Amino acid sequence: MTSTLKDVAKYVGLSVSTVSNILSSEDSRYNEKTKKRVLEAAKKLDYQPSRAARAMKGQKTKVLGVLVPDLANSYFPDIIYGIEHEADKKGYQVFLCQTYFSIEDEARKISLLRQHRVDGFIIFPTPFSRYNKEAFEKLKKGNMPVVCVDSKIDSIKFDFVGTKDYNGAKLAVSHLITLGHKKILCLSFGDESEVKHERLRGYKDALKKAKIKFDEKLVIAAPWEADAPADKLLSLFGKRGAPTAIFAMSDLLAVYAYRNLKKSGYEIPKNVSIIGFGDLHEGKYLDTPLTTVAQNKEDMGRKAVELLLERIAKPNSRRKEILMKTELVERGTCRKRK
Amino acid sequence: MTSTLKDVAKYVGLSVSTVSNILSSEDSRYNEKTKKRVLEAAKKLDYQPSRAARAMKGQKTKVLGVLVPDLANSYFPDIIYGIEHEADKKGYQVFLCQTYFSIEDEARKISLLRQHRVDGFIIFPTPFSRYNKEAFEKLKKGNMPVVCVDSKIDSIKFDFVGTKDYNGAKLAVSHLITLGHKKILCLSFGDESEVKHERLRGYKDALKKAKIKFDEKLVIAAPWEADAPADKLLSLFGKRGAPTAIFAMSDLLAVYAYRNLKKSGYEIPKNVSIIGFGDLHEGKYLDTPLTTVAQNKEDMGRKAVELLLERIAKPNSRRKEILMKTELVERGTCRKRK
DNA sequence: GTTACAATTCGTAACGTTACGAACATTTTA
DNA sequence: TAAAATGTTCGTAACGTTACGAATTGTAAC
Repeated sequence: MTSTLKDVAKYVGLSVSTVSNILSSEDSRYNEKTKKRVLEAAKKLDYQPSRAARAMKGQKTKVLGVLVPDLANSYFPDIIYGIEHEADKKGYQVFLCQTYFSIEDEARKISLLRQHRVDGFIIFPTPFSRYNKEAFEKLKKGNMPVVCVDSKIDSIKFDFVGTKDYNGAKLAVSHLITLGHKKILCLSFGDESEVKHERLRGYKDALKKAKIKFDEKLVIAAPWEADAPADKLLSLFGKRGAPTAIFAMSDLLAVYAYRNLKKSGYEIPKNVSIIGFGDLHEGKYLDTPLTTVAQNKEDMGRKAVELLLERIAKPNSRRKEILMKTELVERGTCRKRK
Repeated sequence: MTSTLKDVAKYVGLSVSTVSNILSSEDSRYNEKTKKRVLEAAKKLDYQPSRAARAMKGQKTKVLGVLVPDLANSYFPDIIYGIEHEADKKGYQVFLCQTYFSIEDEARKISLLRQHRVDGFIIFPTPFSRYNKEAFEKLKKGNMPVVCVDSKIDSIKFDFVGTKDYNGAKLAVSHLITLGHKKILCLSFGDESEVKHERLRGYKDALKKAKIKFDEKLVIAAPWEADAPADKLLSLFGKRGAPTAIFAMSDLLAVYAYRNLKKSGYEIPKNVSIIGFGDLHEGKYLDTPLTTVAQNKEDMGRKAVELLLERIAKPNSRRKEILMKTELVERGTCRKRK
């Protein structure tokens, strides 16, 4: 198939080690003419170094394993863009795997990536990752460099890149309050993640700051699926004292509200204002584009790689955590309350 | 780091080859008790076979390289889903790379994947791939198994999985005609791909079948970017004899028309009917969900893998080509002409 | 107690690469 | 011209695996 060092060496009549040195190590004390001859031969024979052989020799593969739940959610490709480019800049490649929110897949992919001897992991845990503790503990025990993004894995201390969820939520809700809204529905995640708690805390504190009393009934946990029935949500509207605005913990949830409300005849933002969290394509391309709280996803990816490479360089340095800033992106779904 | 066969062998007091055979080759004439002991030791020491070493030994890596322009376009994740699952079923892994529509990236990623000695390639060529001929010719010359998806690379004969573009376009336009439309705008791709020509042919033939005269002025080539100015498009509407329907060659183009038309005060589908091609999320989640022509993307991915594995098994069998069926998906953007 | 035979286990070589120090060739210096 | 210095190239070993046939052990038959 592909030619090897041996082939090239034979072709130019030099030893394998000479060819290797010229081609790979820049070490060179070699004769210019020889160098040129070797380079040309390599090109002519279409020589491609074997990563496998290199990996076996040295320790490092220069490959980073990235574990993502699901590429169909546009959130991930955006971050991956940052990951890839930063990795690339530093001479690393990315081996991308999807877990599809399944524990088995997650464990299997981790194992696979380990078999490929990746130099480190960037992992986006799912709500189910906690049930995969064994796999993660093995990584920890093997001293494998790992950076978690978005959420942590209980009790296992990996480096972390997350979002200033508290600040972001506060920002969003304060925006709604500034616009005159007092009854603000909080569309919350269904699980019990740290992300959820932080965003809820931000919601509450924004209310408190404006001296609006927190009403438990105004926090409802939505199902994950985008097309689940919305009875519960809709039942809150259309009566006296109904919410005039919605703070959704994610853009997907916001879109869910937007669609169902519109379908029931409400106008956005005339009747109800909506603000999301995340700045996904799904919200950007609504007929009335979604106002939302954005984090810089490309940057997030870059930061994750930076952290990982630091960890690879110094496996025993102290744990680091980066929280990304959030920013209000005003589009069309919020309006002053009349 | 990770333990090797040698570690396990030492641990159980057996030879490396024995351990290897027990762990990997199912060959086994080994004593049950020994087997058990080895399995347990492997587990205990968290042994993970080195893919690199395996790859060096045998020839096959059981890894498939997949080259995709851009994961941010939801079309690709859907196909990749099929690719991954089919590959998985057959014991292969997928090494996914993005080219970001850049020739350099494409060439670089191909080279990288070759260095990893992938057993074969699934490639989604871009309009620019034609300028990368050298890279593809090398693959061809090296007899590397390759399947192209969506479009071909001029003159280089790889296996191919595509779409029945002619039929799909005809289906779409006939649908519009059935609804009473006679002036049907064709929003075409800007490049000169086979896909474009086939869809155009379908458009024309649907008109011909209904005895509607083809009007060259009703075919306009849109720019690729979703937010380019739409003057040209809009100038066609709002006057006597304006089109009453649009056939867009892709959902992205359809969304482009939808948004701009709406922004200018047209109602969809009341004033203008729109049909797209591709069935992307981007259209599904419009306020008025897009009527479109769909192909089964998961299946497409699976077929690509099937073809590739056949090619790997029989490198010199005759070239194959699969065209996926299309299907009309009626949603909200088409209506009977009044 | 040999011999045959089966049941187990082992040793070796090879895959492609690179780091290391040794070897050879050429030029400079004394 | 011999010794030293420099310039250029080479050989070896090792990384972790597996296929192959050889070696060892145990068991049954005579």
